[in-house]
Amino acid sequence: MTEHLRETSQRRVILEELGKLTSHPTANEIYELVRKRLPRISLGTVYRNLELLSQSGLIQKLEMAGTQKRFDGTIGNHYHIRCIGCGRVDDLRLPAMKSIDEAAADLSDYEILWHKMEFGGFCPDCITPRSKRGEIEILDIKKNIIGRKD
Amino acid sequence: MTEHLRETSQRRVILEELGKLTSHPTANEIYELVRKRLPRISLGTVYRNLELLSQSGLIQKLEMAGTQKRFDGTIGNHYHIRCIGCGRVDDLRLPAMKSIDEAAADLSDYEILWHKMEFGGFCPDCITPRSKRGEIEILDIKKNIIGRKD
DNA sequence: TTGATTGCAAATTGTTTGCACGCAA
DNA sequence: TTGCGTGCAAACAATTTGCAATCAA
Repeated sequence: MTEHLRETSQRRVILEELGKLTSHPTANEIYELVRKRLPRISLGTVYRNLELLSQSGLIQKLEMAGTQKRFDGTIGNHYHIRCIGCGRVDDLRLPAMKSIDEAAADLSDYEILWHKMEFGGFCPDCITPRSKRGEIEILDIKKNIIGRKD
Repeated sequence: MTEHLRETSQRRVILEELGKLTSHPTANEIYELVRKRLPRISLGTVYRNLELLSQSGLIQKLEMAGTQKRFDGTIGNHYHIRCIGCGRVDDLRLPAMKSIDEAAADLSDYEILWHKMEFGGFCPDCITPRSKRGEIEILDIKKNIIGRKD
């Protein structure tokens, strides 16, 4: 496995930019940010580093709802909340509940190691404008309650 | 939006095959099953129907960890558990807790509509063989606790 | 009859990889 | 000096889409 990561400028700037954010950007968003400081960096390098950094525990890779992966500069157990309106993802300051794992273990034959939870709803910026647009958005909401959306 | 879905043989067979399973197949797995009965069906049709069916609430689209979407023939609130060993996904018979949404709402500015939860661990088939293989698997587990894996 | 649905193939999107060169240790 | 890391471009995998033909209502 990975021995030790070298400190390259690309790696450092990726970590720095990610550390500045409280949001959970996609690989491409990180690429755009880093590119302002290192114009010659490639998207492939960003992907490779995000993967390595999350493997070594320095950042967190989120692969919950939605098609794109997102990355989290802060590690540790916490839940996430995604805005149905604009797609942004925030941390939820609800501490992860280990007892849930035990409750789940009692109900299944699995050896349970972790759980993750994601909430969906409208962020402050999207609550008002959305609800004014009517019909179509209502359907979107229903879609999200019943099934899942994108 | 969708008025009413016509009953085509493709649609019906997709629903039937999905209804037979307790697992949560990927679009491609469904395609392979349906193809046995309708050899000329195309993968695109399967994708289009899974999307429409989940929008109309007849099935459920799962987009949690991992890169591929999976589909669930049974609707209603329940959680899922994914095997780290073989990737299979089962239902967990733990009823969805609405109170969690309220607890989360108190902690954020979001208007919260739903939450979903996924558990990770080893299924009965993977517990023993996995733990015997040692080292590499241990790293995999750590990876899953700290960050996330694939 | 007519618009929803299909099969097919091409296009998109997000991500990964091979390779030769460059640079941290 | 070594072999990890990089930029670049091509390859991939999953999913979506345009289009003309087909079929359910």
